Amino acid sequence: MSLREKKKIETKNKIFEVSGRLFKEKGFENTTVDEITKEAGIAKGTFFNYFSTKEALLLYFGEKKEELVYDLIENETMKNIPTKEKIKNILICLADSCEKDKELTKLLILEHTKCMQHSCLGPDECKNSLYRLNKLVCASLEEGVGNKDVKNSIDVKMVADIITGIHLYSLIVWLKSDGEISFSNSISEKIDMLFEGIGN
Amino acid sequence: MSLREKKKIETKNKIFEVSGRLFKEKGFENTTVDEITKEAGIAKGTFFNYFSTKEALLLYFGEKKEELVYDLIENETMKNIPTKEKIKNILICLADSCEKDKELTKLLILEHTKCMQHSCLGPDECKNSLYRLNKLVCASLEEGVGNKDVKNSIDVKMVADIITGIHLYSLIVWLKSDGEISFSNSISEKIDMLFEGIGN
DNA sequence: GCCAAACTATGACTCTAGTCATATTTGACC
DNA sequence: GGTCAAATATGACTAGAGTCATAGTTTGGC
Repeated sequence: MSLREKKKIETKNKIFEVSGRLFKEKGFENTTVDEITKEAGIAKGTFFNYFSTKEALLLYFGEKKEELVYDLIENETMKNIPTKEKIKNILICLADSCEKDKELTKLLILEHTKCMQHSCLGPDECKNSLYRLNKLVCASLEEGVGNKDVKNSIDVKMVADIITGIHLYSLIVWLKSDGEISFSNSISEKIDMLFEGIGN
Repeated sequence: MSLREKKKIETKNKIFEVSGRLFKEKGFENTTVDEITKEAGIAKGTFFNYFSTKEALLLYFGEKKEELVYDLIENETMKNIPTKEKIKNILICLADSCEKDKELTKLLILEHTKCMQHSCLGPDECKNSLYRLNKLVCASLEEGVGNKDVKNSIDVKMVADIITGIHLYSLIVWLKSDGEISFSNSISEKIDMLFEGIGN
């Protein structure tokens, strides 16, 4: 690795480390780019060589976090268990990860909502957590249709959208709550309802 | 009405009217508060006497729009029709309203997501569209349980959350799409699935 | 080791939302 | 119609994100 590359990684890590500390101490909104750069010993302009906006830094935190969760989730999808359980497990993995850092989750869900809309990225480059979840659920459902776990009359993509919606809104409700609700529990029951239907 | 009150209403309307025009011309982001106030013939500070932030003005546009939809929706809830149809109609009303101004909808959904999280407002003051929808759906479901349209084993609030989630995510998907998808159609099918269940 | 090109860092500058002390207007009371 | 307090308007000012022309560094070829 060249000196240049080494320095680049070092600087990016420095920004990451310093900002992580500052965000924890004073929150994202209350931390200025000026502070981050001063603490990191770099010029303000340099920050923007690494992250195009302050929000991009936030998304980078999100990516780092998601790397971990999606390893776990990937594992779940391998298992040979009923489709309903599999989907529940996927959602519970995600929920657990969200529960570990409520503040970050709160900030990220906004960015993801923004990003979802601007169709800035095509399906494949989009690292967006919602989009990724949607695709995984879709795959599990398709498998479920094959297994006869799931009615074969359904439109798989549509059901994946329903489930993603359940996740998203449950997340929002949980974020709004003052912590007494368990995110993962509420999700699980909702999936049962969807599988069994609510009509008489 | 006193002169003071009259002027206040006049100024607020002027801001509303001018900003509406400018937002349409150049978009929300590209319109500055300075421009609005100059066009409206007021000082910059005055703007903030009427709207605490630029986003608050956006929410005001949302309120005005929602006044209209919720009148229609209120109407739907009065009707004596099967619960599933009633809920579909509510969602379709909302979807139609969103389809009328995609750009505004896009901006508002972000603000609503923000607002939902900050638990800035308690249940009752919250004018938030998602929250309002949730309450209406909840009421319809309760009625449905009474009618035996809906299983009485279900947790009504939980199902209302599922339906709100379906609405929210369908909205996001539609916003991301380039207009070829119909928002209201996709919603309707999803409600069928929820009532009938997807499991075998 | 020297040079040019490519890459990276820098910080003064711009742009805009939002603040606030001060000035102006209004309304109520005498 | 004069006076005072409350309400409202004003715009210079602040703060913070993001830009960009310039300066400095690294690299690979000679």
